[in-house]
Amino acid sequence: MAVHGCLNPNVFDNGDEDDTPVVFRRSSSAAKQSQVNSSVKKPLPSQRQEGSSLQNSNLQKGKSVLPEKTLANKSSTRGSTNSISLTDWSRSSELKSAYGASESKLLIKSPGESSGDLDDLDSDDDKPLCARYPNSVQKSNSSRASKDFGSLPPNSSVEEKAKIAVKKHYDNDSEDEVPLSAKFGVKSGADSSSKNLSISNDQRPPSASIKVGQNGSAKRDPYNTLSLKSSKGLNKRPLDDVYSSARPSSVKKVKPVDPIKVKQESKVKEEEDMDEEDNVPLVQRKKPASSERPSSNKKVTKVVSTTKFKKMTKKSKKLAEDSKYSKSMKVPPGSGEGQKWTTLVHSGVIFPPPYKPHGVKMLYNGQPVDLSPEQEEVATMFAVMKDTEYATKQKFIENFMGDWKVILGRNHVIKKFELCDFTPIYEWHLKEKEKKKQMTTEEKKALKEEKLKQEEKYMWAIVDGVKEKVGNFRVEPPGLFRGRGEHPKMGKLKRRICPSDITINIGKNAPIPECAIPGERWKEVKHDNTVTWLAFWNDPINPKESKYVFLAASSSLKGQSDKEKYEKARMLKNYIKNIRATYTKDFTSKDVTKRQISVATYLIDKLALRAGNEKDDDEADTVGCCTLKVENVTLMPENKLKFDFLGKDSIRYENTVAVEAGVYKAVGQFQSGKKGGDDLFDKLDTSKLNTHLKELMPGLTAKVFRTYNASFTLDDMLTRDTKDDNIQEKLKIYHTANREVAIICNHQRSVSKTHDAQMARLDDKIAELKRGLEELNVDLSRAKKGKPPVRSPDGKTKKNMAPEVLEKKIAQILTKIDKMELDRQLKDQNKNVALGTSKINYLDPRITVAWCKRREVPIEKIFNKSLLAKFAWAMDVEPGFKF
DNA sequence: GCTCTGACTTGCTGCGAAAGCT
DNA sequence: AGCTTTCGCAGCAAGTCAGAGC
Repeated sequence: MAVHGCLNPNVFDNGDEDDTPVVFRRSSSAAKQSQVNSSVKKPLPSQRQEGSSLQNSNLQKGKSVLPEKTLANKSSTRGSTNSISLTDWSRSSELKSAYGASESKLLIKSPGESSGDLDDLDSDDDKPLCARYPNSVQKSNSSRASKDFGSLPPNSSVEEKAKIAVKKHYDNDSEDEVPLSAKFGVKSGADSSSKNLSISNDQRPPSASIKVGQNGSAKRDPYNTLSLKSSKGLNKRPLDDVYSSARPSSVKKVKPVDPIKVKQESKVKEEEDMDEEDNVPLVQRKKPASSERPSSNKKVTKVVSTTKFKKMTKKSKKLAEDSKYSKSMKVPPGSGEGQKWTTLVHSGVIFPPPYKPHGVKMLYNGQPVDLSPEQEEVATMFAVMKDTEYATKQKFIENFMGDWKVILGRNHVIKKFELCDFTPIYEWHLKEKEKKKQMTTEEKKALKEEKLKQEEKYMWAIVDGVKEKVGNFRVEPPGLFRGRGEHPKMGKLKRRICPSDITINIGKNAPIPECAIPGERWKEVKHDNTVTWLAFWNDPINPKESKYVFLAASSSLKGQSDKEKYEKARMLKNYIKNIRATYTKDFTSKDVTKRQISVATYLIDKLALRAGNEKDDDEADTVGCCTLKVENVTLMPENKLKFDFLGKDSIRYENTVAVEAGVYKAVGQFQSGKKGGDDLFDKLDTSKLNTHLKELMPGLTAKVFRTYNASFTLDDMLTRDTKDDNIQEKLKIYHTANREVAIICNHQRSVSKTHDAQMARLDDKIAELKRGLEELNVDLSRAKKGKPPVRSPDGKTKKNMAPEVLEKKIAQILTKIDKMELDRQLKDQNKNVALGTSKINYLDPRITVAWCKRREVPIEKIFNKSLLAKFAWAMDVEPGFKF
């Protein structure tokens, strides 16, 4: 019997970190602490609108649907990847340019193509990376907080120039007249020189017959942006058009431009821009605004657009052109306000299979009990978690029992958890697992194919005529909620989601997805093109929250937003000096709110702390910067602060850092007269903080600092001179940088259960090698005297070897021991550091790609298939790219 | 100016497949 | 070949942030 049990929904409804300053980074020991217990989203209008209009126009021209044949063709290209390594980059560029043009004609005719805000930002490459941290990470203990604000990077004249440019930028900043956002808008719009930087990167195939592009297949050639073969037979979504105005619009082949020349041009332009910047430094400018904040916020925004327009009229004709696409910071892609797509077709979501009762009886008070399929389903949920830590937690058990009892009914024999014995079901589960494991390869393959066949249609959406991969098209199956840390709702039943729970979002003229469960229908069908979700349902655990179905990370919609995120972070580097000057000044402000804002900003900047939103009582008790409690920060001697709190995911953040005297003093003041559980920043919340940050830089929010600091650190560490002859050495450098970032961001993982055993095994191996080495040394000295080797420990006689041979062997073993000891050390160091998170979310992939190009490291040594797909937009970056 | 909530990003874990090792 | 370790990825929890509504 299959149970499709959609329980009454009501029944259960009740219910880091920072930038380069090594001084501030968590010590390894801090990093070792593991769990205690257990936007760019809306892109900067000017940016978004650019990309979007491009994208949209593409779609408008090119929307149509890929013939079956083409799709089939496409599938056949799956897996044909990874053949391009670094050495192939140039070739791939040629291929791209050869193919790009024809498709540009086909799909890209938007005037937006020639505007280049996003890419203009790229042209900042030669700007001062961060004049103020010349060697911040190199000198492992040079604090970013220390007074090297503004000190120059030790090398290039380009940087020198850039620094001057930035200095000018700040010095001339008369913001009273022209708000920052105007500057921003103008700047990005004006700086069109970078356009020339890019080589044609249009990888789309020349097939005029192709109507629907595809984007985001994890299985397709990850180099789709680079490689011809990957795109054979299908249109990749014009991703690059979305971002890069850099590409000449309709030319077949583009001659690479002299980057130096371009840089010079861009520099001149930049300086022109700066000349036009206002005179009043940010610090001064901020005064009036902050005193009347936050109500003034809206006003400011309004002023921004008008002044911005004025400014733009002063600029070149080019600018005026661009302004067409950036005139309203609010108008995003496509034609309408906030529009994300024009046409959207998809197949909805797939539901987990109905529950199949197994009939295995659990015991209650030693006696087998009959359970209905519904009751058995929930019992099984608990039984399979029997050997997890959850099953031992009181709260988990309590919540589970609470919800299970509702299903058991009042008169059921089962009353007390202590009398329940789930072992029979658990054993059944183990057997099932074993059975599955024992299946032959063919059986497994067949099963996999069957699953794929069922899911294929749900895996793709057609967004504006381009086939895109859908992310999480599977509805979450019922189960017991596994909240992290001491989550008050852990163990509660996550009931089965039915079609009537699900709201579908789809294009107006698209066929409404068929509801897979007979007799049921969707809760609602919407046609909202201002959002990117394809479907959502309310989280059964917390009904006021929603679970969304989005496109996959490799989709251009996501890629676009990703790039915008990094552009915003890059922009921060132009403002950071001033921002730091501002907050440093405010450490001693008489206005407590101002002082709290300045200290919080300092902590977010220096320690990469998260913003720290308020949380409800029915969530785990974790904090971020704004919600730090008095007890989370301890004043230590020598101006040191000791932080100890549970952050996101209940991961412990433990770090003792030297801070500036002003911060130290201010924290003491914030603490005085308060109890341990009181808010350290009682005058502050994330909203106030972000409002303030936006006054310093358009679009700036707390989380931008994390991205900035992470990417800046990587860029900085990879830019240093190194003697890396072989690929292993190069990779080691990359991983070291990656690790540094992970530590800064407090990205931890739980230590593998077998870690100690693995270490012990490595120790054994090393000891074994060392024993062998000793023996060889003995044999060598004997051989030199013409004596035969000693017997091996097991009594066997060894053959005579010449001293030269023995010396060679010894050298080999020594190398092996060195390598093993290093591996052991790294493994131990990284046992609780998660490197993946920063790579996926914080490190601008262009830094990595550019470094790979410069150092001739195959990109696939760093990015796996999904990252290659996710970062397709970054693959064309110039080797000289600087964050 | 505050709360609520919608939309989206970030982040860790666990499982299965692939790769590495003996 | 069989076992161990690593890797990739799906899954889904838990953040951030903006804007509507009061």
